[in-house]
Amino acid sequence: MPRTPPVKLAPGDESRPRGRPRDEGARLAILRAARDMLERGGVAAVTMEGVAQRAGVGKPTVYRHWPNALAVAMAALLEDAPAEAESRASRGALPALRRQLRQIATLFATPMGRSVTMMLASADQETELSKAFRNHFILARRTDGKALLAAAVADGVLRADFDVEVALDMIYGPLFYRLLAGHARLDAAFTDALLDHVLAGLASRRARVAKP
Amino acid sequence: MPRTPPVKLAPGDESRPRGRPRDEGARLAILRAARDMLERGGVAAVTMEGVAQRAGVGKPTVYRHWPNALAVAMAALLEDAPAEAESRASRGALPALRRQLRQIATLFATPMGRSVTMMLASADQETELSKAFRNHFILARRTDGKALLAAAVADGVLRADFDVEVALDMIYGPLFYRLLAGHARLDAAFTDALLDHVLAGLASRRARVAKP
Amino acid sequence: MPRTPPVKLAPGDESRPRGRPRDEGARLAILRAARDMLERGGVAAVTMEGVAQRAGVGKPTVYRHWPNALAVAMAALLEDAPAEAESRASRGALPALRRQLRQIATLFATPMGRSVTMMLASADQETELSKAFRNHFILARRTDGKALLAAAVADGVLRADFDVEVALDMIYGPLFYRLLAGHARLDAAFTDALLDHVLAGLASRRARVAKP
Amino acid sequence: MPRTPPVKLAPGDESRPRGRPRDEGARLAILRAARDMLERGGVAAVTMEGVAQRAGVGKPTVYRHWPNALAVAMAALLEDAPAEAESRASRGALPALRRQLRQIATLFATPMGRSVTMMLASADQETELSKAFRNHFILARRTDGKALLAAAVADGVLRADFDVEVALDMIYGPLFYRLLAGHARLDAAFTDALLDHVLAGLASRRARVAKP
DNA sequence: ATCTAAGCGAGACGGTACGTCACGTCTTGGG
DNA sequence: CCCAAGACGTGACGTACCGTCTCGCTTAGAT
Repeated sequence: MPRTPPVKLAPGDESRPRGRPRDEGARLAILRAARDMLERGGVAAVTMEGVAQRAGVGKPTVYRHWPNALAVAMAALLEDAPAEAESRASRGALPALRRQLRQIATLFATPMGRSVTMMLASADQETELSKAFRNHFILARRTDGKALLAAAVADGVLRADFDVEVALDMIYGPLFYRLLAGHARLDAAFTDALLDHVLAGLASRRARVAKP
Repeated sequence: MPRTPPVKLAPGDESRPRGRPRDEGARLAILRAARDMLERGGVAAVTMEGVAQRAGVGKPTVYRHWPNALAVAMAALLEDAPAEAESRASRGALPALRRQLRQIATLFATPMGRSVTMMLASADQETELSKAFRNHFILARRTDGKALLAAAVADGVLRADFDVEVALDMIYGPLFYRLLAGHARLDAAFTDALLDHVLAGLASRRARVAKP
Repeated sequence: MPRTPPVKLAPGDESRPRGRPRDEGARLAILRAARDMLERGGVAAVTMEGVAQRAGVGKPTVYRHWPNALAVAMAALLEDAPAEAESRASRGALPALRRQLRQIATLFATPMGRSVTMMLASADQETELSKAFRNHFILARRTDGKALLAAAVADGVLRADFDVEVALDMIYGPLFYRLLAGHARLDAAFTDALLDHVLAGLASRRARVAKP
Repeated sequence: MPRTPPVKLAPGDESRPRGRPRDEGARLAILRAARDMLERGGVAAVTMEGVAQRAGVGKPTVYRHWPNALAVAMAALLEDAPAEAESRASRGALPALRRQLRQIATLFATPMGRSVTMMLASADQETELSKAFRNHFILARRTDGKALLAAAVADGVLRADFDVEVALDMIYGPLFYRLLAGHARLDAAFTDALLDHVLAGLASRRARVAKP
């Protein structure tokens, strides 16, 4: 069974596959259909059968690209979200971080937030696609944040003797926590307060953390 | 169709229900079966059909008690977990908090941790049972933690001018975050480091936070 | 299990049953409900559960009176149909027979005709109630017809050397046949033609059979 | 959902159906299983679930071919019964008719007779399959009988001025009548007597009807 | 005036079958 | 060798009734 993942391989090993090549149009139609079904109904609504029919595609074609419905859903979200990095903007690293958190909160407050969470909770841990998905929706943001924290340290705004990984967990973890537990709102006011509290423990003795 | 959840209501409205009363034995058999199936196979293994058969019970009986398989699984975990509160032990509130976090990490590192997370992610938001489940597995612990933080403040170990809710989010959120993202281990070393970092921002000027 | 049929037994063995007597109102309510459900939906619509609910009666009460849904349906029809005998009217036996056939055809052309047929086909052969039902809807009419034929013979309108049972089968059988096969209409024109053909073979040499 | 019945349509509209063709083996296995279950237990024993299991076939496959259990049972009987026409044998049409009636009586006296009757009584009137069933078990025989009557008329054994349809009803109707009412045996002696009585009214003036 | 047996409504119980949905695999003809 | 279409065996879904049972409450004849 070829069952090749859609991940582009190195150009060198393109062994000139014989027969009819995959139809890129089919792949896009599938992803589009999955995206639609995600929006109504959430993850549970993304079924192989429904996707195939709505995409005007045979079921085996879907299976040729992805092994199950969850994978299709994840691929659809991956394809769809551009993941624009938060560049270190005009007034320093920490305001940029603040903006990023607000942005994540806005995204996660939508139904799509719950979908993403559910996919993360459901996904097989070690699949290539699962890793890509986690990377895209969690680690990429986290990596951005890491860079921003490092910049703040370099600027002398934060002290240097803390565990960056733990600090990042303190910053991003509460977002998922509120999403799962639903005990309080997930909005900009919260992310601002959160960031203030986190940074309070990290501030260098020379500097106070600026609030916007 | 009453389809009453087994949740005890207020004692005042006990209007002596008519007809044959529910069979407590059936209820327990169902929950036991669900618990067994949860341990192998996780949430996906808990099917109404399988539970009914394994419990030696008719399918409609299961539906009389819970509306779907997820609810049965949640009820099984709820019934099963004792939720022993972490009492404020001999040497102060913060060591107790530290112990609680380690305990949660131990629990969440098991397959059951992923099951709980998946249930939280999947659950309908406003069901009575969903709320009970979230309350049991998240808020109860959080409430304990809140009391411990308050005690630490009263002892003068922590300062008083921080947002308790946000602090609690910073403490418990990262646990779920690591569980979902899987970017790093979820063990005692982590929870210790986490607590240190959180408390670093909350310590009163008079006291240093004790590390074990 | 007493499970006494509602059939009145001989007065002599009335052993003065102890305890609360059966509620005649419940019995009537059940039959009324069954009658209603028969009219919509036919025999298949008469379910024990539905009857009990619609009659405002407990299921065991229904089972106390009749052993299954078919029995209830049959009892409902039995109770309901008065089975007025066709008396030998003014102008002789054969016109009376002709009227009876028309009347039967009218009844059987309704949905109730199919219900009766289906009950006859489904009924356990040897139940007391089944016999009563068959007797009521088939044999009673047949007995009337037998008397009318005998009268016609006595009048000299029909000859005497034929098998009455076979003749009766020839008269009534085709009604059910058309009902089952549906190959042609079941109306007065048909019953008239049918009777003419039957009587053609039975006419005495002296008399011609009168047509209306 | 095409849910096409297996009835062959006109050859012109064979638009070469796309997709995997129906598995003839599955169809036969289903019908065989249904036939087995009919023999024990009668119509009520033919359940979709049982048929599927016994045929080693998925339930949806059964539903793809037939919409309900009754239809499967009818199809099974249809497939199974050869419906050999009673040819006009050596000694004339009326002896052949007599033989046909005896044969039908023999068939109907078995449990299968009651099954057929019950199916006829239960069937939706206007389904394609219902019509085919009625045609096979009733009208085909009736058509044979019609030809035999016509032959007898041509031979001058019967007179020509009677209503053939009514005569046929008189011949076949009583069989179903006795089956439903159960008031008398359904055997060769009866069918012989019946035929004699019917033909007595139809005999031409020149000829007497021969008895075997 | 109780006692007590049976009927009453309600409704839960273990079952069986229903008819549907989606799964993941396969087998067609055609490009 | 891919494509669409769609049938296949599997298995779970949630529902409808089945016929039995256990409740607490009449009801009314027997004590």
